[in-house]
Order: sequence, then C-alpha cells, then structure tokens
Amino acid sequence: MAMEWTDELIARLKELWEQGLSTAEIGRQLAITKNAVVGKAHRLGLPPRPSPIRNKTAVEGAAKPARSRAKKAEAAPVTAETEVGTPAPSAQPVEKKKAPAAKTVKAPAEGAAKPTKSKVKADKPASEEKPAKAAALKEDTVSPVAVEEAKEAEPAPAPRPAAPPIPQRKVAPPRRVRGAVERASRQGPTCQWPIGDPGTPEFHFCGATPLSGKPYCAEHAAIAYVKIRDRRH
DNA sequence: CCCTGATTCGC
DNA sequence: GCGAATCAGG
Repeated sequence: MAMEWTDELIARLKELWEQGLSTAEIGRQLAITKNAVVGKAHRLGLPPRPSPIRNKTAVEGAAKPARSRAKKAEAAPVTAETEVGTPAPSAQPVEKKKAPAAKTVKAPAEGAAKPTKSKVKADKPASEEKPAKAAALKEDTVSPVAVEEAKEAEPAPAPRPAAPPIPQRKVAPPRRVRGAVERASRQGPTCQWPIGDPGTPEFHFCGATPLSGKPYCAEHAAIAYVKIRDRRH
C-alpha cells in the first residue's frame, strides 16, 4: 500500500482544505507533499481553490500545445490522418473531457477565512537579532572585543532532527517561516550585547534598554566603544 | 527565486 | 488510487 488514506487522514484533509489552508501547508501538517494533497483533494472532489494559473482548458486550442507532460508518451501519433476534406465533427483526438461544473471559482464570497500569509498559529522561534556585527560600525572607535564577538557568531546549528513521523493533530509547522519572523515584534530596542557563546543554549543578548541611538545599554556601550588612541601619531 | 494550485500519467 | 513531475500564474 502506498499511502493509507485513512478516514481520519481524509477528514483532516477536508477540514484543513475547508479552512482554506494552502495545499503546501496542509501537506506539512499531514506530513505529505502538496502534490498528494492536491491529488487527493481532486479525487475527493473537494472544492477547487482559486488557482493562480489561468483557467485555461476552455481556452482555444489554436496556438496551444496540447501537450504537457505527455512529452514522452506523446510522439505525435495523433492519427492526423484526418480524412481529406472531412470536417470531422469531433474535435481533435486530444483530451476533451471536461466537467460541466463551474470551474472558475473566483471569490467564494465567504467572509470567513482569509488565510493569507499571516496565518501563523505557531509560535515563532524568536531568533534574536544578529550580534553586534554591523552595530558598532560608524563609531569612530570600536572595541576589538565586540568585533571578535561578532565574528565568532557562528550560524546556529539549526537543529533539524527530521520531522516526527506522526504529527499529531495540528502539529505546528516546523518549517521555515518565510520572512515573517524577521519583522516580528519591534516593540522596543534592547541591548544587543552578546552574552555567552553563540550556539550554546546559554547564549543570549543583554536585553537591557540601550542608549539612545546605540545598540547597547550604557554598561555595554562603555565596553563596545572604547576610544582608540588617536592613531595619527 | 519564492509562492500558489492544476494536470498528466507511470506506477 | 496515488502522487511525482510538470506546468503555469503571481
């Protein structure tokens, strides 16, 4: 058995589908691919979503290569032997089947779910700002300490112990949250002075209220911005 | 590029 | 029936 679409699985698929989640999102929650989701949804006859692509299929077949994925199988045995001068009432031997259903679903006019990108119920793995790196720029004097810290700031190991095989209901999407987190809360600035070794659980930033216009609090700014002796001799 | 959903067709 | 591969629009 390839994939056991259990009743529960199907039920969840339907539910999520009706909630308006994207196919990819549903797939994540069900630990399957979006293709599986879409495929199954269609087989189940679930209401189609406004597709991003055009509602062709009804468009003219004039300059439209009917081929799509049939590249391999295709090879042109179209039996193009259309009788000479025979206006065959039947169209091309290509596919013609088409559900009489109103395909063009535009706006379901449901004043309900508008799950766009802001549909994030999972807590964000609040990753702190980057270390002082660019912070201490411009300042005519920069503490070597700060520079070192910044340089040492290695990219977090990003623990990815593979997805749990059995995601319980509504498992939070462990996937990357595209650019959402970054612009998260911007309540107020906090001291960005790194404390501890980056990459360790203990690592964190000072977090105190920074000096106006500075990334560090008074205490750390004092360390960060050490005046370098006038180099010009 | 990323995202999205739709479709085809080998399995 | 299933879903990867592919397509195609934003």
